Amino acid sequence: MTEATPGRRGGRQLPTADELRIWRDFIETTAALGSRLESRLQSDSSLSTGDYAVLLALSEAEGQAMRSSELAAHIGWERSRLSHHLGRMERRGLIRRQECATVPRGAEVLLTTAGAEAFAGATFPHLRAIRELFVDALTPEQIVAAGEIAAALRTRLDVLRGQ
Amino acid sequence: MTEATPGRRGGRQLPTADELRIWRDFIETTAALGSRLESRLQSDSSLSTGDYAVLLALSEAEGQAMRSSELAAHIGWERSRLSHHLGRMERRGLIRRQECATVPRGAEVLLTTAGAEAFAGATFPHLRAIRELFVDALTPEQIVAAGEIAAALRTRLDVLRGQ
DNA sequence: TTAGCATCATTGACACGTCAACCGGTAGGT
DNA sequence: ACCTACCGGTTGACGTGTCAATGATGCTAA
Repeated sequence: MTEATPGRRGGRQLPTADELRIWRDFIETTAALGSRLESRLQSDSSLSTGDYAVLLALSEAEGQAMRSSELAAHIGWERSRLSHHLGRMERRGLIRRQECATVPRGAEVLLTTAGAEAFAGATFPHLRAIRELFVDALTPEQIVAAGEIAAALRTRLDVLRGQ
Repeated sequence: MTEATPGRRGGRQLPTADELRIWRDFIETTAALGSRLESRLQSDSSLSTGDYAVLLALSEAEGQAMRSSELAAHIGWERSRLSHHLGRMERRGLIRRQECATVPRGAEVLLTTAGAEAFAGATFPHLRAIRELFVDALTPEQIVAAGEIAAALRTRLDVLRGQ
């Protein structure tokens, strides 16, 4: 197996033209899918996917409240991103923040009634949009394959963490 | 085939728990893949993927120049987004804008020398990152499947255009 | 002729994300 | 006691994206 017969996949530096075309289709289409879901959620409920992730986590939490850094870890956000987002959500009355009784320096994030209502109203249309735009677009085999592809990509991202 | 044996996929309103788990893995992982590529490109070349898309299109254009709305159509952006982005790229000296000689009201976008150099320096590391993070993460069969999944999702997005 | 009307592009307001700096408080080592 | 280092959280600056409104200019029909 030499350079002239590139059967070993590590022997190449760059993607082939076919691989590159698939890469572009894949990354652009998944990005477009994400923004379509975003805009469906927005028009159905005036929430962003970020709002939805926060409200989902708080809804499932005991007491419908979480410490800020727990919440950040739970939804996989940086603390700074969460802090900015909570500021915007607090202005819209979806959540409240108060000092944490148990942990010094801790901030407790509370779901408000308005936030719970907004989340309840958003859930059904959001799940329906996921079905229409993702589940119904693919065969059952493709859905399984999508899961495997996501797992493989995630593994690779973790292996090359920090690069 | 009844509600109790849901073989017809249109008979359901909402995704199953398995479908939902795959959806989340898929959309979050592809988003993370996109941001990793973005940050690799940024540290390798001080360009964003938006910059790269603009510079790629201009590099391949005759005379390394395009009309603004042609460029927007070519890379699939809204004109307003492109206008904002070109403003930032112009401040950094990557492109220039001038009135178009042939089309009234048209703006011609020109690649500058600095822009061409930045693009040339970014290409190799960017393609290498695509290989490392996407091509090398998947088996050849998975790459084909990814292409088919992207095509199916794109078709669905087009069918439901505007929703 | 001129009153609309579409088209090309820009602008402003705002939401969102990252990065780096910062603040206040606790804990450890000397 | 004091210095330092970390930890939880916030803030500011800036790049990026969308939407709606605004010029600026040509086309068309009363």
